[in-house]
Amino acid sequence: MSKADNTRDRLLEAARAAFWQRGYANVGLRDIAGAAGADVALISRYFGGKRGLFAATLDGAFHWPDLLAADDPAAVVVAKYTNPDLSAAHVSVIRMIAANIADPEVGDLVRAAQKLQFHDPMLAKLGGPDKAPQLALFISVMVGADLTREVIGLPGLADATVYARQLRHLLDAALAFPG
Amino acid sequence: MSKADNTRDRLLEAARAAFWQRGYANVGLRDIAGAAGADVALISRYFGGKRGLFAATLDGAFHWPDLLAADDPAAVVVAKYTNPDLSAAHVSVIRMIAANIADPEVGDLVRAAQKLQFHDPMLAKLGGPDKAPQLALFISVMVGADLTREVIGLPGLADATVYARQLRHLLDAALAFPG
DNA sequence: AAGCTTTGTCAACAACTGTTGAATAAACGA
DNA sequence: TCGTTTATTCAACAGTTGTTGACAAAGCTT
Repeated sequence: MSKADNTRDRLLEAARAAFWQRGYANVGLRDIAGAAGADVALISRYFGGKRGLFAATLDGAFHWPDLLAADDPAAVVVAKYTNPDLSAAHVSVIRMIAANIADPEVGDLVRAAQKLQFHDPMLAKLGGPDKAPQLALFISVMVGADLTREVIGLPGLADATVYARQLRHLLDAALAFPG
Repeated sequence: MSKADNTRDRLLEAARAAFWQRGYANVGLRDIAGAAGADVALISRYFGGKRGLFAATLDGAFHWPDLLAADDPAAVVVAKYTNPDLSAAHVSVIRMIAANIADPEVGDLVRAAQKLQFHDPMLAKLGGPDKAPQLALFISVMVGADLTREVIGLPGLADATVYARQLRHLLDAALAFPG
């Protein structure tokens, strides 16, 4: 790894933390550069600009091989969303979606990455286009539950052990949609 | 209504359209003033500033008397979310949540308004704090389904008649959570 | 060490941000 | 019509935004 890759990675990591937490429009390039201990001008050099930097934070953001390989997808989702380590460590992908999906500047990037990295592979796993309604419900539960719990903070989802059962309940219902 | 109230209302309506669609951070006061055909300075005078203007757009945003009075809440939600007129007319509340809930400047305003105007009255209607897990799931389905359909745009939720059944299916499951 | 590429620093840019106060115009009551 | 309150316009403010290009430092090859 060259020296440039080193500060490039620091910039990328700082950008991910900031963009995913506060949203694209609420983050200035000087915030990111300061957090990474680098100069602002390097962002334009390495990533071509703010938009390019954001796009780089989306590489592999929706990649979830364990889920694609699982016999019981709902169990994998429940296990990840109720893992206390991960939720504190880095901002959840769901929060990133919430913070950026409505942004006119980068919303389409998020949609495209989600479709390419997550939706389409999952659809293939579930058995093709016929399962699109079930998959859409499955995703809508993932988004709705995590967003309501982590970002909105509804008290009815606060208890972790109950939340695991709640999530399981709704994910099962999603996959069981008759069509 | 005095003349001041007239332009005040035009500013408020323009602000709602812009803030709810593109998010607080992506809207400049000159955008709003221009759309309302008024001067920028009037915003600070009438609403005390940008934040005050946004807060004003939240008055009654989550007010939903039909739902609070209904025997079958799920049916009311389905009817509203599949009404083709409304969805085109004004931006949905769900999109407003998505566009602003992660904003450090106004996210707390959105959370507070939701709790006061929607969550707490609904909890009382459902029978008190014991029903918090079911209500939280109900809300998470409303948020997840509408967000996934309207903002993310998943193809599996595109068909309106199927979507009505999908929504009904998940809302029923939410209220049927054993606890 | 000389030459060359890579990496980083610095200052400045034009555009835009929300907000303010003074000046102007309109509306209204006496 | 005068005087007063209300409504609106205008210009300017200090700060921040993303981006650029010139320059310097460091690393590496020959």
